[in-house]
Amino acid sequence: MKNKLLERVYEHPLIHTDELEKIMGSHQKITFRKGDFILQENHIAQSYLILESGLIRSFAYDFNGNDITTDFFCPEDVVIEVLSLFQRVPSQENIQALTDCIAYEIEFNLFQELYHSIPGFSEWGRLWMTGKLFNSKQRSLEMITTSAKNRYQNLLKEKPQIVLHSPLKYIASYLGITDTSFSRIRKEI
Amino acid sequence: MKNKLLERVYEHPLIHTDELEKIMGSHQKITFRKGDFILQENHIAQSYLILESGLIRSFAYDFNGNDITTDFFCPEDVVIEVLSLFQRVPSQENIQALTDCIAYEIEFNLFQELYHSIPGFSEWGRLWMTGKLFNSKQRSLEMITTSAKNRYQNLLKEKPQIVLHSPLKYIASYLGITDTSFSRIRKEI
DNA sequence: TTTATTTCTTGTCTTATGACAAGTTGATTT
DNA sequence: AAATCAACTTGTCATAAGACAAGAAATAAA
Repeated sequence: MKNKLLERVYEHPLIHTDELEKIMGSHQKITFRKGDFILQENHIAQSYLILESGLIRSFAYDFNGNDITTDFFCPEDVVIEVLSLFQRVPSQENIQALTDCIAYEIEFNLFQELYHSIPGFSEWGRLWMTGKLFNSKQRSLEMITTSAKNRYQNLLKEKPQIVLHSPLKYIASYLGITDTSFSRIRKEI
Repeated sequence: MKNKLLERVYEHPLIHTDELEKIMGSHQKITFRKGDFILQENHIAQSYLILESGLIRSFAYDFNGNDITTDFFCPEDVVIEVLSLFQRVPSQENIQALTDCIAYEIEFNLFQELYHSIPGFSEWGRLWMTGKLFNSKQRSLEMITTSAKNRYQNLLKEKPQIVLHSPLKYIASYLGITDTSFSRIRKEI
C-alpha cells in the first residue's frame, strides 16, 4: 500500500531505486479523524504529508473574518503549507481533515537532508513546485475569466471526489461565492 | 550598476562571494524597446531576466480571445515564465516590454549548471519559488475576498510604478475587470 | 429517539460589474 | 499639420452575485 503510493508520487527519471527506498523509508504512517487539524494558523509547519485516503482542505480567514477555503487535497496529493514549511514562518492557513484520513508524513529535517543529498530529489522538488505554481496561476486566471457556474462545472469534472465528500459551504468559498449563490447555481444544473 | 543590482537580487546567506561572482558573470546585458516581445506564446523559454529598468507584463488569451494581463514585472524582479523554462514546454503566456527596458539575461543551461553546483543557489531558487507561489496564492485569495476597487487601491500602494507606466486597459484585465468598470472606479477616487 | 446544531435552500431586495455603443482625448505616423 | 489609430470616458440597460432573513433538511449529540 504505502510503497505503491509513494512510488507513484515520487516517480522521477533521476531518482534511482535505492534513493527511492531511502525516501520512502523516511515517511511514517499517520491517521486523522474527521475534523482534526493537521496544521493550525500561527504555527510553523514541521512536516508534509502524502495523502493515501480521505479529503483535506486548507483555509484562511479574510479581512472580514470569513472562513475561505484555499485548497482541497485528495489522495496522492502532497499536503503542505509551502511558505510556512520552507521559510520557517508561522502559517497563515489552517489545514483540516474533512473525513477520516490515512497519510504518510515526512519531517522537514529529513526532507532537507534528502533534498541536498539526492540530486534527483531536488529536481523532483523543483518540478513539483513548478506544477503547484502553475495550478495557482491557473486558478487566478480562472477566477478572472470564467463565471462561478463554470468554475463549479470544472471542479466537478476535475475533482468530483471533493463535491462528494465536502460540505457545500466549503466548496462555495473555494469558488469565491456565498453558499447562497452556490445553492442557486446547483439548482440550475 | 549591473553588480549592485544582481547582488541585491541574489542575496542569500548560503551564497558565498566567489559563487556570487560566478553567478553574476553568467548574466549578459540585454535591452528591449517598448512593445518588444521577450517571450512569445508557443515558444519554449530559454532564459530568464533580472530587470534593471522599465516595465514588463505577461499576458494570455482567455477562452473568448480577450487579452488578460497575468503579471507585471518591475525593476529587481525576475522576469520568467517558470513553467515553460523549467518543464521545457511551450509557453501559454506572452511576455512583453511596456517601456524601453534594460535587463540581465541568463541562459537556462548556465542556470542549470549553477543550480546543481552551488548549494546556496538551489536554496535561493527554492526560496524564490516559494515567494512566487505565495504571491500567486495571495492574488487568488484577493480575487475572492476583496472588491475590484480595493484590489486597485492595493496595487496603487504596493506597486505605484505600474499605474504610472502601464496603459490602463492592461491594469484593468489584471484586476479582473473591464476597462470600462476600471474607468468608473478611478473616477470615484 | 428526541433534541440540538449545523448545513442547505429559498425569497426579496440591493449592488457591482458587464455588454454594447458613442464620443473624446491623446499619441503616432506620414 | 493632417490623418489615423489606440486609449480612455461616459451613457443606458442587463445580469450575476451579495446581504439579510426565515425556514427545511440533514447530521450529530444527548
